[in-house]
Amino acid sequence: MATLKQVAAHAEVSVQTVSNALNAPHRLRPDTLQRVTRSIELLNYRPNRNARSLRTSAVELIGYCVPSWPHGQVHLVMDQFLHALCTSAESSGRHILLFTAPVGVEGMPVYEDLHARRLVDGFVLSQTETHDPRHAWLKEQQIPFVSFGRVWEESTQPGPWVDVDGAGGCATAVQHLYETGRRRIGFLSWPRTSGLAENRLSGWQARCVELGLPSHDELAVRCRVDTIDEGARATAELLDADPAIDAIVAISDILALGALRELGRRGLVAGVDVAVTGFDDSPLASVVSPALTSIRQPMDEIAGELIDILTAPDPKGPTERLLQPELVVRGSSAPG
Amino acid sequence: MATLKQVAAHAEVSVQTVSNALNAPHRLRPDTLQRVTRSIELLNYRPNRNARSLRTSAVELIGYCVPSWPHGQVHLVMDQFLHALCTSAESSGRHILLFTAPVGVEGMPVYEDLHARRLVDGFVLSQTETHDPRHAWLKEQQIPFVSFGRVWEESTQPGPWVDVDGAGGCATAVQHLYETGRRRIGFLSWPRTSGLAENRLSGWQARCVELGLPSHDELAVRCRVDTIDEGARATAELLDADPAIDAIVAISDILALGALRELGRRGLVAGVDVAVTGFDDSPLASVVSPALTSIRQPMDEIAGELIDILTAPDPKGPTERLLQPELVVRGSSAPG
DNA sequence: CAGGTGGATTTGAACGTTAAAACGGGTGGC
DNA sequence: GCCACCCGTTTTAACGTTCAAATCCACCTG
Repeated sequence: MATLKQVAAHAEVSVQTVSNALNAPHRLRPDTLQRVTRSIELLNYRPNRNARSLRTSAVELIGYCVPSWPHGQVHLVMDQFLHALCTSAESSGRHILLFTAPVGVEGMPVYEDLHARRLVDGFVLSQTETHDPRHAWLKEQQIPFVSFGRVWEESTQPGPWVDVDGAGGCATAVQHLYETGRRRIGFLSWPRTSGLAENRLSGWQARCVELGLPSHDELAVRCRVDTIDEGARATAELLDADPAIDAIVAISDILALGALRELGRRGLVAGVDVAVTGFDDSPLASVVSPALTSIRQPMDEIAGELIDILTAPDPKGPTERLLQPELVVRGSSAPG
Repeated sequence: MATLKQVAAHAEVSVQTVSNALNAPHRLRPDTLQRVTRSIELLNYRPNRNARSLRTSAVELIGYCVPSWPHGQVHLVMDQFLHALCTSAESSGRHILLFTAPVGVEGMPVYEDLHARRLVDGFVLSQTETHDPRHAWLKEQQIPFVSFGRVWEESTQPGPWVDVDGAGGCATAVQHLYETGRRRIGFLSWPRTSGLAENRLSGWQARCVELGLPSHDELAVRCRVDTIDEGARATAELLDADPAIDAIVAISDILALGALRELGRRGLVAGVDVAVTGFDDSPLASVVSPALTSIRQPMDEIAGELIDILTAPDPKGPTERLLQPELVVRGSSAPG
C-alpha cells in the first residue's frame, strides 16, 4: 500500500508537496501538481485515514445509536432514514458509525466513551423521547450532536435539532379530507405522554376547529402501543362511540393498517365509507389495498439538514429546522 | 483530554508501562499495575483509537453497505439484523461503519476505497444475490469479508459465509402443518432466478414428498415482487386452481400477509379453513390477527458467527456455517 | 562472590500524516 | 542596489500509540 513518502519519491518532490497536492492543490505550480497527480494515480495512492485523523484530530465519523424496539413494534422507515443519513454523510466525506447503548441517561457513558476515544466526532440522535435526557447531557459535556426530533420540553431545547412539522402534516390531512367531502374526522393517537403525539393531535384539532368540524375528546382515541391490533381496537372504539365518523387520521401507518382491518371486518369499504390516512409513508402504505394515504417525512432533506448542522464549522446559521411533510394521496382517502 | 504521556507522568512510570497496563497487564508488578490503574481512572484516560490504529494498522471497524430497496419493498428485519450485528461487533471491541454503494460489481470501487484508506478492516455482506459478483471480487483483492447468504453458484462459493437453512425451515413448516392435520399445502415463492427462493421451495417439496403430500408445480406460485398485493394475487391464483388447499407456506411474511388478506376477502378464516406460515418472524407477524406462524432466523447467532469468522485471526476453523431457523407457531396455523 | 537468569521497566524508533516555520529565488519599489 | 514581499517548495516537529530492543535490578547458583 503506497504512502505519501513513496509518492513523493516517485514524483521527486517532498512529502509535504504531495500532501498539499491533495489538500491545497492551489498552492502548487500547475506542472508540479500534474506530475504529483500522475504519481498518485500511478501508485494508486490512498491517504491513510488514521494517520490523517491522528494529526488533525478529526475522524469524520458520526455516531448513530441503532435503536432497539420494544417487542412487536416496527420502525418501518428506519432503512430509509439510515440510507439517507449515509448518503448525506458521504457527500461531505464522512461516514456513519453504528453503536448500541442503553436508552436514556444510562447510555450516556457509551456516548462519552466513543467520543473520548476519538471513534466519532459527534452524534446524530433519533428516537428522541419526551424529556430526552441525552441532549442536555451531551451539551453539558460539549460533545457535538444534532437531534432528529424535538425534546418537547417547556423550556428551550438544548442543542440543535431538525424535525418535521407533525401538526402541519396532520392539518394538511384534515384539509384534504375536508375537501373530499369528509365532515366527521377521528384521530388515532399515542399516549398523552408523547410530545410527538400531542403535537400531531394539535394539528388535527386546530384544523378541525378552523373548518368548523367537530374535534371533541371522544374523536381522539389513544392507543397504548403502535401495533396493528391496537389500531384496530381503537378504530372499533371510535366507530362504536360515533357511527357517523367518515374519516380517520392515524398517527402512524401501523395504526392506520389496524383501522383498515377493522373497517374491513365491519364490512365498511376504506376510502369509500370511511377515509383513512397514516403517517410516515412507509413501504407498506403503497402495497396494501386500498393503498394508504400517508404523510411522508422528507428523509433526504432531514438527513441533509442533520449532517449540515452537525458538520457546520461554527453554529452561525440557524440550528433549529422544522421541515414540512408531504401528503401522499392514495386510495384509502380518494377512491377511483 | 488525557494522553498516555500524562498518565505516565502522574503515575511516575514510563509511557510504555501505561500502555502495557492496558494491553498486557500481566507484565506489570501488581503494585505498579494498581498505581497506573489509579492514575488512569483519576485522569479519566481513554486511549486514542486513531493513534492505536495507525501503529497497529487495524481499525476495528467493519463495513456494512446499507441496502437500498426497490420501491414498495420492505426489509422488516433489517433493524433486528443491524442491532444484532452491532452487538456482536461491540462484544469484540469493534464497530460497524455504514456506507452506500451501487449494487453489483459497479460498487466495488467503493469497497476497495474504504479498505485502502483504512476506514475498515473488512466487510460484512448481506442481501447476497444469486451469482453475486462481490464475493469473488473481494477475494481476488484479498479484502477480508464474510457473507450473510450464499451465492448459489454451481461451483464452490468464494469466501466464508453464514446462512440459514431455508429448505430445512420450510420442511419444518410443512411437517408442522402435516401434524396439525393439513394435507394439501401450497407454496408462495419468488421468481425462479432467486437461489434463495429455489432453496426454500426445495425444502417444501422434499418434505411433501416424504409425507406423501402433493407437491406438483401448480401448488407452487411465484410472485414477481415481495409485496402484500402480490401475495394476495398469488393466493387467489392458488385457491382458484385448487379450492381444496388447506395450508399455504409463504416464502416471506409479506407474502403471507397477502395470503391472509385474500383469505379474509373470500370469507375464509386463516388458521381454521386455511393455515398460513410466513418467513422471518418480522415484528408484523405477531401483531396481525390472526398472528402469523413464521420461520425465525436466529439473528443473534447469525451476527455472532459473522463477526467470529471475520475477526478470527486465521481461517483455521470452518468458514461456512449453516444455521437452523426456528418455527414460531401462532394463530394462523394453530387456532385456539 | 562472580556470573548467570529472568522478570519488570525504560528507551528509541516507527506508524503516515499535516501544521507551521523556514527557505530560496524572483519581482517590484524606492 | 538594497530591502520587502510573494510564491512554491522543503524542513522540522509534532499527533498518541505500540513494537522491539535495551537496561535495570533482584535473586539464585556453584
